[in-house]
Amino acid sequence: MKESYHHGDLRAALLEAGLDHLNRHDAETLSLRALARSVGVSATAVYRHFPDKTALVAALAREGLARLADAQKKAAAECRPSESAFAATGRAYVRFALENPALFRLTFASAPVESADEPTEAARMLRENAARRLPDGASAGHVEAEALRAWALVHGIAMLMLDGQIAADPDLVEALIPA
Amino acid sequence: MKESYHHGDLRAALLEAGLDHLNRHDAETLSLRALARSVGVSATAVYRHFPDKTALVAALAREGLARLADAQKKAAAECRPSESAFAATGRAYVRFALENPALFRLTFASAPVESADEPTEAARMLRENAARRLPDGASAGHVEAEALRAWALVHGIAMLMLDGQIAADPDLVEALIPA
DNA sequence: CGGCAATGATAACAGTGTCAACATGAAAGA
DNA sequence: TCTTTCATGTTGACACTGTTATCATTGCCG
Repeated sequence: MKESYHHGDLRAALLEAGLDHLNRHDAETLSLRALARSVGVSATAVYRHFPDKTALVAALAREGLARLADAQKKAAAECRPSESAFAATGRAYVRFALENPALFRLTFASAPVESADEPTEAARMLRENAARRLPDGASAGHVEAEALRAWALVHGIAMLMLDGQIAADPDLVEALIPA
Repeated sequence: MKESYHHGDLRAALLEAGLDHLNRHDAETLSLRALARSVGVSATAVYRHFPDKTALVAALAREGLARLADAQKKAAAECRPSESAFAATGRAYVRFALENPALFRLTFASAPVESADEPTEAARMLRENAARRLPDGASAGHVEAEALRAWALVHGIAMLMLDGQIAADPDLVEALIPA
């Protein structure tokens, strides 16, 4: 298994190293050179796969978003019919943030989640659940507002906990996200 | 008005320059050297007033927090008795974030707001308003949870708008923060 | 007036993102 | 099979950053 001049799949290796870094350190200490070093490649090789640092960060953000969506979908699927799927996905959102603080931050500090034309799977689920909480025949505007409020609530809880403003306590998460 | 060797009040000048920078650019581009340059002083003079960059940033965060509290207090004072003071302070919170995006972010990304022993003025107001929304004799825990939910809601709205996840539209703010 | 502490300046170091120029090698065309 | 091409890596350099050690100036206090 000789070290060959060409890496094979440097792009994927860099992203993996980036995610690995975010598991243990925060996003500000993420350095292209360090990433390249950890993968065993020169600093500038990165530029064959990403135009600049923000592009690499954006790719990490996409991965973070995908993982968050996965966590939510899984939570909704595993939730017993006796409890609200809405609350379950909301709690999963906060739990993901607490378990992946750096990645979560980077995901949202980076780029808009929803490309305006094509709504995300997660966004669709969100609206459905919001509609279910309102009286039948609620206007689309009301549904949208309810959905955004729910999103903002869990996002705010996550952020305030990550920033140390309120205790990052799973029990508190339960208490704050109503069934 | 000769340029003297000693500056007079370099610390204040640096903070002012920092706030000025945050008015037009984001926090990642905030550089000690650039700040020093803009004030007309050598790069290392900063270290006579702040042990390191994070200390300067923390000072900026304190200022940001104070301004946010001011904006909220003013909003509560100017709010007509016909409308909820709670909603008014919440909307002021989001408005402040939209008007001072970089400062707002830095304020919360930096250090915990509330030193656990001594509750902030803003925190006290928050709890009062939360209690007013609950039936009389609600438990302290319920009041606390209601207060945190309200904070998280406005904080989430602010963050999602700053991150471009939802439209940074003042009308939407009105719609999302219930009276 | 003399000295001291506060406050400044210079020089240097390690580290960063990024560009230009050059090197390698895998795959495609002859 | 030989050759050429082009994606991929490398080296070297530049401007910038935070930070430290060392030296310079000066306002204030006795």
